[in-house]
Amino acid sequence: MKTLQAVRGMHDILPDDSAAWQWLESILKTQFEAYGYEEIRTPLVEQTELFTKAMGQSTDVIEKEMYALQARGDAHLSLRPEGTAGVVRAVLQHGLLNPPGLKAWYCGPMFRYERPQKGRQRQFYQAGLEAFGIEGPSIDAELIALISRIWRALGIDRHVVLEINSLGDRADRAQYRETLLDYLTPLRDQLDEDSQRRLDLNPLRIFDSKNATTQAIMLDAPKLSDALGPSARTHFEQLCGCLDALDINYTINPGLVRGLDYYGRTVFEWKTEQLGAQGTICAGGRYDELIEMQGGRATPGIGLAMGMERLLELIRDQQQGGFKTSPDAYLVSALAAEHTLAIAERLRTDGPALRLIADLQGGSFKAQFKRADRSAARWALVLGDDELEQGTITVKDLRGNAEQLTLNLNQAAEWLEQNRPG
RNA sequence: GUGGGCGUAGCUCAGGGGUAGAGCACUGGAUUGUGGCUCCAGCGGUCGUGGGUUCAAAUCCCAUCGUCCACCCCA
Repeated sequence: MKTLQAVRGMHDILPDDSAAWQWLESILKTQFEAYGYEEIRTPLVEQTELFTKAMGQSTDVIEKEMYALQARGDAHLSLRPEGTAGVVRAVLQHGLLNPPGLKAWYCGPMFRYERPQKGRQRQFYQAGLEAFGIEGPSIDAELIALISRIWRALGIDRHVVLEINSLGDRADRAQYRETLLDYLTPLRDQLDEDSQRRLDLNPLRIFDSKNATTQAIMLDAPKLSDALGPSARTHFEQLCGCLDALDINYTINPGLVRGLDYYGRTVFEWKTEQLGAQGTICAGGRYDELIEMQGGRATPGIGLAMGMERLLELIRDQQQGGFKTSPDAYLVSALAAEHTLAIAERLRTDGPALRLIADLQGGSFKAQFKRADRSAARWALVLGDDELEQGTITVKDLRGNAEQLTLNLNQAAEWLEQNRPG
């Protein structure tokens, strides 16, 4: 019989990997909540219109990468390609912006129909933060400080750099767009093919081009930073001041733009050299107009998202394994199943914190001990006719040279708990 | 969507028209109540899938699926 495979670009997280995931998730959750963010979980499926309105019709994510569903009835549904739109929808639907301050975090799978490559899959996990209702740059700085703290907790701060920029307000961008077009249109023929296409769609993105000639042209292009209005400029300068005061390293990248249309003012991105072409591990920015666009009362917002798989790949390079937790004890038994199970349950009741595996595969002691060893358990607990008769259990140290000892069953769980490693 | 590399045992890979291989892992034994080290034996693959060429295809050709890398895009 032919066995089926997972669909393209969607990967299983196997037991050997899940310990690292849990470790990462627990660090993120701890830090998010330490800063007052609360978890929000929204559906994987939303009305397609939510994403097209929020993210911009002409962005690639909308144009080419959405997973549209063939749903019953005439509803147009899509798998979510990012987290912010759904969070904003939920927040408005449930009136959570009244009063208008809210800090939320999320973590879950996102879907984009792209060609898979290193650091890019069709189903991937993002963890993200959204903070609503704070207009000043202090929240921008706090968010950046929080993420910097996370990099330190994960042990990857040496391998990531922070870039920031300001996209200005909507009017600034519209005006700058014209200025940029005036500069680029006469040079159109010298741009690479992709950038010529972007000239019509989203000229700001031409700054992202990897083509050498295009880059040279963009070097002399008018700068967005010169087009900022006084209000956006002050916001950005204050943010830089906060970051300096917090001793956070950053570089201002005037070419840093976002792929989603809802961003304005502050944008930022952490990159690494270690992951090949997909080097961005966390990115975000302000979306002060998004809530109003979605039909809510005008409320400033800022958010970011990080790619979990990319983070894990970075972490894997730093720490070799070490995430797995091993069981405390592995029960080896020659007794009938009802006795084995009864004694295992007894130990679990007496020692609620114990991690105990009972060997239910059976077979010779040799085979059971082999599995006990493979389980990485600290102790093997041995049950045979002698132990059953005397109401005892034999404890063998699998990770050291301690003498094998016999414990009364009444005290066994307590002894094991007290002698747990770590 | 474009270009290139790769799919052979659970894993890592060798083999490139003529009987399907190695190491590790796994199972059993040496050791009938004791794992790890050693030794011995064994299990395990319609060579990704479907077509084609050939007396003969894992091997050559075509298609397709998957995977990896880059472009693009982005977390």
